Amino acid sequence: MPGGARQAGRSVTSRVLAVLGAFDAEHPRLTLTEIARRSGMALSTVHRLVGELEAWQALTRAPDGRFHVGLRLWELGQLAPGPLQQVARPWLQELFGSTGENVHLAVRDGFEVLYVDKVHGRRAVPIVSRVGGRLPMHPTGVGKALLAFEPDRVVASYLSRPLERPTPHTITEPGRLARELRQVRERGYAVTHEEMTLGSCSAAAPVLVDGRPVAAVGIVVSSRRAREMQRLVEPILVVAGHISDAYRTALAAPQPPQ
Amino acid sequence: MPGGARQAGRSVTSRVLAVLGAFDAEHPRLTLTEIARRSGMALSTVHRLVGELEAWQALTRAPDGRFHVGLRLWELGQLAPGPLQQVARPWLQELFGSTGENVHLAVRDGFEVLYVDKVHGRRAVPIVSRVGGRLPMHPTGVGKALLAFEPDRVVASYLSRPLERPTPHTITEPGRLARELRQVRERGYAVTHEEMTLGSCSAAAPVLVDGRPVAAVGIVVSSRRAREMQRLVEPILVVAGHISDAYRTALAAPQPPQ
DNA sequence: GCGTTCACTTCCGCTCAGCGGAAGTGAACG
DNA sequence: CGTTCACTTCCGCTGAGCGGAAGTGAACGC
Repeated sequence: MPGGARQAGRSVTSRVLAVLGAFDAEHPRLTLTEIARRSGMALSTVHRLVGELEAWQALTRAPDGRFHVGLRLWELGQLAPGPLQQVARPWLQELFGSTGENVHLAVRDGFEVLYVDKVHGRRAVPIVSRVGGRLPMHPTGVGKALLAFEPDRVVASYLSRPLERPTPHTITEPGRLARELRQVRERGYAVTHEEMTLGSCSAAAPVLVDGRPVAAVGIVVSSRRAREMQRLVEPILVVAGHISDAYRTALAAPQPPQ
Repeated sequence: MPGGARQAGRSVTSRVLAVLGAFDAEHPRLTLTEIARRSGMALSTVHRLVGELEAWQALTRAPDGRFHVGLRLWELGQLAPGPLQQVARPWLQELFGSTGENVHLAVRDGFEVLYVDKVHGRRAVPIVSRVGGRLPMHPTGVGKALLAFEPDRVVASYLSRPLERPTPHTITEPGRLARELRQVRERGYAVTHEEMTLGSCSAAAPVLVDGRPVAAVGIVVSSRRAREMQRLVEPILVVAGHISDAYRTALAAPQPPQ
């Protein structure tokens, strides 16, 4: 019965997006059959959609036959973050230069941190953040720094959900985490001790604009060097303050005409 | 006549992509009506498509009612460039650190350079490249560095097309440009003198893998400081060589299992 | 307060673009 | 040579999609 068994009520747009959604950090390269399986669609449907996406360069087919996200989407994505990354980058560079440590910048998206930039050198580091990647808030320095300065209802909402436990050191009891967040707020910066990854500690400070946390700057170091963390706090705070100023200025600037 | 006047032979996928294609660096924020106009579709069609794209966070609606590219596309885009940016970034940092100049990395895409990374400080510089942006090859340092090492048929093809002339100094005569590219190839690096932007000069070197130019590293300085360019060439060449090695190593590494 | 303009937002009859099972193709393997 | 795998192509059927038209809400000027 050709033409039968149509999946009810599903738009083409949602299907196109499901194809794109099949790709993630764990699955950056996929065969047609894998895309079909991951998106839950018939192979021939996927074949049609992927053909058009490839023509537009949203997806690119490598010589081995696998598809990956194409440059066109990367270009388009560069329009997304607004001025934050641009204004923060030079300060991240300075923090990298003055501390010698790898530096990252994250924002809150829902109940996760989303890493929007990273300045790193050639030294191997125990850093699990990936630009464009997401991690939970409560075990990460930047996550704590962001969460601590959110309104109480956001914090309460976050604490009302089950908290995952990446390591045995992760703080998952709501009461204890709430106390931790209050301390972060009082101090102005956050630290973690093997809460996200065994062998890693971090320090982070929020980028505040009008008292609201719009981003956080963080540094991750190996636990073997945990005692060095205290010297990192001040430079992090200084840079976070500079980014706040620069971002506030950028937000207040007149929008480009169009 | 409801249901009439359907635009013939146009797929939904192509329409979705046309909506996304309406956004560019000059038009990063658009109203629904502007998207409709730029994509050449009826307002109600665009309304439907944009609704779904917004739900998926491919587009985000700002408080002023305008749409911009959403974080989800930015995240997806981070999967695109492969290892090049990752392996190059630390070396770009070093070049920035050792020269004090802003540094960018570009690849060839068709007959344009596409900027894939940039390391910049707080000093204002006459640099027109934007990460995710495109420029013509012949008036840019990185463009020349890339083009000079392409096979002859690519060079011939590039030279057979009309060459734009951003400044009076731009080399647009095919013969003259061909000679310039031969010199670039012999020297191993490229320079420009106010060919892309009045007031700006650049130096750039290709990142070669198996003799093929996979990227180029460049620095742009103000023409007032053009005499300093000669001191920049050696560090650029060194870094380009390091990136070549690192990228070759990354390409040769076993692919992550999936 | 009223009329006008602008930017959507909703509605719905009509139809063709899209679906997906089935058949076909090509490459690799034993 | 047969089997398996990963597509690629085909085509009858139908409901998702189209877009003009109508409706809504906000802003503005008189």
